[in-house]
Amino acid sequence: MAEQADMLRRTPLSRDRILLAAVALADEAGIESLSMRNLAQDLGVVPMALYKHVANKDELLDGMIDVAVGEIDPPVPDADWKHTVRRRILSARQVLRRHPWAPLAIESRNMATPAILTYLDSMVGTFRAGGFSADLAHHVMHAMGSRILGFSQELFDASRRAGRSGTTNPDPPAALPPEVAARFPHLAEIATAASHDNESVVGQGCDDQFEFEFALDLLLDGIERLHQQGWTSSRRPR
Amino acid sequence: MAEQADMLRRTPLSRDRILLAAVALADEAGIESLSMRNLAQDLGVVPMALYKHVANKDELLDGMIDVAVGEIDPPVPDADWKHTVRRRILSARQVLRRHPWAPLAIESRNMATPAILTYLDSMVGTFRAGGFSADLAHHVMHAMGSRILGFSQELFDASRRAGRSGTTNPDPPAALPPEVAARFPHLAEIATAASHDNESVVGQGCDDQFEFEFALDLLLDGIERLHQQGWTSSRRPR
DNA sequence: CAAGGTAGGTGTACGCCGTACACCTGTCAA
DNA sequence: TTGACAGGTGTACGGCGTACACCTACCTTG
Repeated sequence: MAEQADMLRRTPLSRDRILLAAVALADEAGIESLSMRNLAQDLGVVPMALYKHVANKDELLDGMIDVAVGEIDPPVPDADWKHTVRRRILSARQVLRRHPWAPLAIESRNMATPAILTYLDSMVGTFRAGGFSADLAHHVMHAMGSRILGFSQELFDASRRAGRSGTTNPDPPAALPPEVAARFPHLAEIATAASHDNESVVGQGCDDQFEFEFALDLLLDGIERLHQQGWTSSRRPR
Repeated sequence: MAEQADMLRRTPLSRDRILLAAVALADEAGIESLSMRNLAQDLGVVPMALYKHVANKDELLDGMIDVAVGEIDPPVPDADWKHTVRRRILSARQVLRRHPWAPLAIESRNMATPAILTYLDSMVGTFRAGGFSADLAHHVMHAMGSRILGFSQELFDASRRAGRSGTTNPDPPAALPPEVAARFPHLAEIATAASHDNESVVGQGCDDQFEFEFALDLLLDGIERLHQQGWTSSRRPR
């Protein structure tokens, strides 16, 4: 017993151990039970010890999000973009069901965490490899956004949001910072695709209203088609 | 000045006055500044005074959601269901942009508030009046769900969630309680439409996985169509 | 091998939160 | 006139995130 306690104490705290314990606690007891105090207790440590490894609770949440998003299967190489995207998104869904706190956590944060950017970037890459124009890929990502994962919707607002003023930003180009653009080339590409493609719209990287209506009309047109052809769910395989 | 203070004090606190002040505070200062203490101060009153009109903070949030959702325009009578739904949803979007705290608040709560149920019910009514089968309307509501408003996704899970056990509920029919069904007939109708329509699926009111894939494939098919016909956003009106 | 810097766990304390509970006060019915 | 009651007040409690000073065990370097 003393031996076990000793072993536990000897195992040093680390950012990863904290993140994993936090995910486990949120999975099992719900996100509302995830306090620095409860988490520290689970780790057999005093609350302030955590702060040697994570800056604060928000950073802890960001780390947890990255743990969860990192569990999404990598894309399987496939000639067909549609299969690839479909499998990937279904994998993401399974992950988010394993971690019920994750969708809300993702939506409530800035969502510029590395794992999310990686995920989105490789998704854009799949579309591009499938022959999509950067312009279409841009709108498609917006359309997929909140329906499928609950994020990506406001991704390109991040640069705009950085400028604190509530009014329109005086320096509008809103391109990604270069080091970010280098790490995530597909994202960088589509971030500007929609704006410079006709110069009458001088301002922001993308037009929220247009993106929203694009997705809405896409859904509505599909729904209308189903309606017209008398769709019914009885045509299921089994 | 004493006169004004007197007038302010004389105006009695009421649930509506509290709700409106809470919405205003959340709109202007952000939802994270909405504490019972701050809200009470805005109303020139001591924090505990609020509890004579709202049971607790969660109930306050529910009331705020109803205030916001109540601002969505009523449906305009129109022979075309598509126009009706489109206008309604764009109105909802405007409302949610006026109250940026609302989407997250809605998603983080049980979302069985009266205004939300009314909104959803009348939306279903529009589809049904347009000739949709209850079955199709059911799936369509799921597909619209999170993309358009961020809610309705888990609506029909409410009854399932009421049974606390994490495993499958022993009494599966999961129909709406009769008094709810009476108030929201269209919702009641589609809640059971998908389940009893072939009896091989004995259990729950609807199949989450199927709903998700339905929406996903709807999107993907539409996207594929755009892709094949070389869609570009340059075809915009102005 | 001695010295001392440093990484990392500890203890205390502060200000904020939601809210339970006892209390007071003005109004109105009987 | 009385007394019930609706509604605002004051105090207090436990929980939260976390600043800050401390302590301690190890590792580097002469």
